[in-house]
Amino acid sequence: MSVGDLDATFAALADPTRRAILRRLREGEATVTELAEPFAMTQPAISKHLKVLERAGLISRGRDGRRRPCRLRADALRDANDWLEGYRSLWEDRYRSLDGLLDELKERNGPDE
Amino acid sequence: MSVGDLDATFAALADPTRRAILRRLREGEATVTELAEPFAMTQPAISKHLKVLERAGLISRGRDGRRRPCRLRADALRDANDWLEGYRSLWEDRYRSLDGLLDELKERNGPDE
DNA sequence: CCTATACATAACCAATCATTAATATAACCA
DNA sequence: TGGTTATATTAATGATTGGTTATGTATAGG
Repeated sequence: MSVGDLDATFAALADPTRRAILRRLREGEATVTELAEPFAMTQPAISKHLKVLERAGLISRGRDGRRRPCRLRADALRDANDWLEGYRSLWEDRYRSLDGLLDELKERNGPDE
Repeated sequence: MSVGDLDATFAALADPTRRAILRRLREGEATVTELAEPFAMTQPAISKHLKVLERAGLISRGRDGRRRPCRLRADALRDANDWLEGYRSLWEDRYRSLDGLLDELKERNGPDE
């Protein structure tokens, strides 16, 4: 995982349309027009969002005649999750004390970027 | 957690300078000049990044004389993590099969945004 | 007081981004 | 062949971003 990948991944996730697309793709593959249907937005706009998601590694696209079915990819999401793991101690009750936090930091030195 | 909050949080995380600032703040509070020191960047640039992080709820700022010490806030990071949790089955081995994935989706309907 | 320090704000610039409308490409169907 | 459907590409436009310099505002300390 490179730094640039995290940049692209978080940037891609920072848009409600794109998150809605990902949520739809959790239910399985979908074509561009299927993905565009729920939105008050033109098809080219959706195609651009899909390109952003693809470049961020969040989706991949197949080929089925004239359709380009999209499906979710795990890797980028896991990378984002791994980055956040380095901060988990902040919000978990069992690490709320300063001692717990310091121990955590000493024990596994967290992601370095 | 509102949708707009997630927008701001992911957008704030999509910058390597800001992620480096958060990483530094894991070790404890720091002032603006302390945070600016490692970067080849002017102090106003760092102040802007800090404002982005503050508006995203990722840091908060105190007052100590003329210093404005920054510290990490847990909430926004936890919200981002919670959102990602809805996709965990994608990258976890024990859910790699289609059956496992479908069962997961049926069982707990994941975050709705 | 005076001056230096810590930080914020304003004005500005270049680059990137989101969106649309218009057009192109390519596959399916009659 | 021709017409329609699915999707991509291009060009134009307006907003946002990340950085700069210059300046302002408290506060600390001699």
